[in-house]
Amino acid sequence: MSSIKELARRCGVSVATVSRVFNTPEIVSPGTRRHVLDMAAEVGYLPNESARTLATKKSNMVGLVWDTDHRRPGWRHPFLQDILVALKSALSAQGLHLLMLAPDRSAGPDSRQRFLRAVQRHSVDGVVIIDNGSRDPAVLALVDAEVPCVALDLRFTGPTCTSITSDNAGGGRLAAQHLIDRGHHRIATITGPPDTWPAAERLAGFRAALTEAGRTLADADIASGDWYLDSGYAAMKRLLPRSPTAVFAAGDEMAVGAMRAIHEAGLRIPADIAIIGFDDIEVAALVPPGLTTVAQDKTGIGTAAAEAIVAMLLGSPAPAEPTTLPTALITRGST
Amino acid sequence: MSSIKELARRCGVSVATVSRVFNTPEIVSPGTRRHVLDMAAEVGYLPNESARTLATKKSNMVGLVWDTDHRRPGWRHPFLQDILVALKSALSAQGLHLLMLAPDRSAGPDSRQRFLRAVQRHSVDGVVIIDNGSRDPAVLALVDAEVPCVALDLRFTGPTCTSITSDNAGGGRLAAQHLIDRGHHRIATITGPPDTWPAAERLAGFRAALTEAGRTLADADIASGDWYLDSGYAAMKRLLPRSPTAVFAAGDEMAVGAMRAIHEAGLRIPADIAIIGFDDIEVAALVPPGLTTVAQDKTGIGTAAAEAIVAMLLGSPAPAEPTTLPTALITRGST
DNA sequence: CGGCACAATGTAACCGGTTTCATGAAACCG
DNA sequence: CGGTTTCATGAAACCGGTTACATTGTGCCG
Repeated sequence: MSSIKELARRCGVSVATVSRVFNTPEIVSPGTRRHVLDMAAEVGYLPNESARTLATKKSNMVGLVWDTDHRRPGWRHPFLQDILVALKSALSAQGLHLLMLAPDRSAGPDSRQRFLRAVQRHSVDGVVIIDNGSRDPAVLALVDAEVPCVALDLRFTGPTCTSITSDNAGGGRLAAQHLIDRGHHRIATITGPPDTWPAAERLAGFRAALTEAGRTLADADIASGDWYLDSGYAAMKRLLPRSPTAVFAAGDEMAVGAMRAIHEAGLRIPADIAIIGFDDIEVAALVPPGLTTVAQDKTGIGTAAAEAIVAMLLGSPAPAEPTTLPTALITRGST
Repeated sequence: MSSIKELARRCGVSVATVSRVFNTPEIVSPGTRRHVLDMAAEVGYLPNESARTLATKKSNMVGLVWDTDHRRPGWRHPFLQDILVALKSALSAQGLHLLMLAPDRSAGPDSRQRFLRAVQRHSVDGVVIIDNGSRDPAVLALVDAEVPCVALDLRFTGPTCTSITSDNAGGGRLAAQHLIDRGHHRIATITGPPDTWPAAERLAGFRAALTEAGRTLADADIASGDWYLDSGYAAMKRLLPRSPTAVFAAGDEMAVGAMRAIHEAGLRIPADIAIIGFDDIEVAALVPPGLTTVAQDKTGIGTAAAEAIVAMLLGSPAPAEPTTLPTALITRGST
């Protein structure tokens, strides 16, 4: 692998000129430019990114902060893959690489610095944060250090930090309106962890739409889960004694768990109980009779995250308000 | 952020000594070592990885080659996320970062060099390849260039290249044996793309077990799909006229599609047709009556890939034979 | 006590780029 | 035609580490 010096020598020019050919081609004469480019292709010259990063402090890498340590409540969710693929594709299109950061252990495995240190050591240009609402101090350290951040489904604010989210409140309204339209009166809901932003928003939207329609949502008609299937099953068991005719589960996984509880109780969907979920993960379409749900635009989220980080890297200020993507009602057999 | 020079100055030692404190601590006297470490903690010194990479040509980064470009048949599969999480966790535990490589576009978007160039520019130590059996020439370029490679479900050989796979043939046998045990005689199968290694192995194992049991698998009882749901549906439609009593679908997604076709034909599962899948993705447990399937150890695959690449980075030769992980029969309602 | 091995440290070259500043030649101006 | 811009390029410092080699000060040996 030839270096810039080697290439410069073969072209009979200085390294500065070669460097210019690749970085500011407009200021080098067409003749030399051609010559250098041809020779570069011939010898297979590739600029060394480490050297470039060292000199410029820009790495063309976006960090992904996603703590998959099994001791921590790292977020695993079936739709993350869709987001990740979209994110990676959109970044690739800009020539940016996505670095899945290993937490830095030099200050201890639980250090508040574990992400920040990794980011700084690698001169990562910005980060995308996938977290489950746990407000990990190590994530906050990034915000405090003013690393350009884009958080998914997490409300962070700071001069260099913005977030991307679905219109959770609007989705909650969509769900409520749909159940109202279907003529339901005894309506219950299974929410996510109450202290997480998406869960709170979905519930707020849902409740607001019910209120506007002149109904109220009793506390006893609210059960909460942890997004995952088993918690939906358990929550539904708690709700069954209230004999609702319709349930809004704030996540599809929980909805599927709830459906199981409903079946086990000998009730039919949607005849005895209608159910609507949120997310539109793959199983929603597959589990009979098909789960009506509020779809999130997963690809849109990934793409928006990429756009947001790219904009910040180009110098735009971080939008103070979250970028909100529309949700859509997908009607299937469960309502 | 302080540099090594700064730290050396404050400690009253040379940069070489500081460097040794972090790289070969055993050859520096305990006194200075302590002093340097204390001072490093005090000023928040972090070694710059780009500089280190530049000097050593080791980056502590493993590349992930996974072409998600929508124009290409990049592999998307529900279980990839599990593999990815396991891979990332296992690498993180070794202090290695996972770099999702953006294809290098400097030689054109379809260049055979697009991954290799990215790998070389970033001095990536090794790569993990996720591909769908398409034998992309750009992937082969990595093998040819003798980059340390670990391929998932892809049979590559080379002095620096090994692969990780489930025991697909064994899994195929498991499926056949299970159907035989259940007393089925009219058995059909839906395979993956015939030119892919996992599909071929699963079919081979399946057929072998049938043969050993004194049965044959007629060509007309074999339909192939592309792993995804719709193709399973279509394949099953083709098989229905053969009125099989049991079907082995070489992937769960296709199995779910097949189940749909079976239902639409007014047949019951498992009473009229039993079906067994492969993979054990999340939906398998959720789609009624529960899909019996041959489970792959997704976490094991990710972990094994990490171990394999780590071993190669430490100097071990690439195992010529693939690392094969056991599969397991998961019995549910569909058989 | 001279010579030697060894442990601890320093000096300086090097990794491969970017960028500031200087330089020389050509173009432009009155 | 002399002086000033402008353009293309080169020289050299710099980014922040690693490491081969040189240097120094011990302790040990015969």
